[in-house]
Amino acid sequence: MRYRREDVVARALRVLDDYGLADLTMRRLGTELGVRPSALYHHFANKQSLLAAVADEILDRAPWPVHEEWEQQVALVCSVLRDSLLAYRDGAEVVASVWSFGLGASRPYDELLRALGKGGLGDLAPVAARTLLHFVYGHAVDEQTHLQAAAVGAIPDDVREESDFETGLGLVTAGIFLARAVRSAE
Amino acid sequence: MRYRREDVVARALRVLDDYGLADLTMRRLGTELGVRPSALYHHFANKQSLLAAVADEILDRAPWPVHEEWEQQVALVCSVLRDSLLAYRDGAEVVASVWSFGLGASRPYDELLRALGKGGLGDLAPVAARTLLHFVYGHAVDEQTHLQAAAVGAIPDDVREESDFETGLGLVTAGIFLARAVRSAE
DNA sequence: ACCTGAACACCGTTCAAGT
DNA sequence: ACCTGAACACCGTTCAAGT
Repeated sequence: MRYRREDVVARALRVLDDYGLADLTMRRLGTELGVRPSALYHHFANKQSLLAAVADEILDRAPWPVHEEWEQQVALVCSVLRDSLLAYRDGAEVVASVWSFGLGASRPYDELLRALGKGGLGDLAPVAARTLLHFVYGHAVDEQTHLQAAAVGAIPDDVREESDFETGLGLVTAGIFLARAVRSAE
Repeated sequence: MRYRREDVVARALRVLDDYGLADLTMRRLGTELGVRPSALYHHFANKQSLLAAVADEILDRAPWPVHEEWEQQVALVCSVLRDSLLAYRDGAEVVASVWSFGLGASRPYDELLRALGKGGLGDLAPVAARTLLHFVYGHAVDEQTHLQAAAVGAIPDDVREESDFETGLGLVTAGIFLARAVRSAE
């Protein structure tokens, strides 16, 4: 009945996926592990750190792409990220907030930065990367929220036809690719 | 000592701005009004409804622009929205989550939809509007979070040079304007 | 190193009852 | 219509003490 940090993270991710973020409490997780809530503070300084580890675990399991044309690499990273977020209940919200608070979840940013750097975006790369992340996180949180609301029946199961993710992503990447073309023409 | 719904909303907005979202609790708000927490449930069904009203109040106070070229109108709506979110502590998070949960805060979406419709975006308008909102909300939440963290001293007061909001917005709008041009050329 | 026991200072929400 | 009083079922976190 003794756990290591990684055991706790794995269990937390299961609780998240099974019951949602609202039910991922220190007390609930303790119960799930057969341990007092205070025991968790031996492994994590606080709940935020736990959530940061959960976010990183989600991202570590993602099949990050390689060896592509940089434009495709950018789009692929975004798609892989989205799929990873949607693979766990409330995954988008957890990862987005950990990243926003600067507590971790930096892998997607790094991936985008590399791809954009390869494309010669120069000092525009950081803004472009963050803009892409804002879109992906925002879209994924929205989609996951509505899926959840529809599942509970709180909302008329709207058939937002087959996800407009690719369309929206296309708009953002078009702007970025255009900026690069303009920049290299100067 | 008797309040109407709007009095409660106004006070809630003040508590939010003065102490932040984490301290905007039903109990705290009750104390602030000199009233038991249970009294608030006469005015609002639950805390989410209260927050929805607060979000709408923030947006109602915004100076929504009119009479511009549609491209400028789109950019202006985004800038006005951003300023409104940053005008109150944790304003971005409150408005973004209310909108995401479908409980209100729909004014910005309506404004963008109208401007984009004027521009002839056709059935691309809804995706474009949501994409813009994802950017604005994501960027504002980020900025507000980092401002807060820097104020508390939790983070090295990073001088993210004069906000890259306009640059990022430029990337997204460029993609949208390009899509419209391509579409009208077909 | 990892956990228990017990406490502290909170939450949102409900509901009968008051004026 | 608006509020009180009292309760229910929870939170995150700390800390001395155990093994």
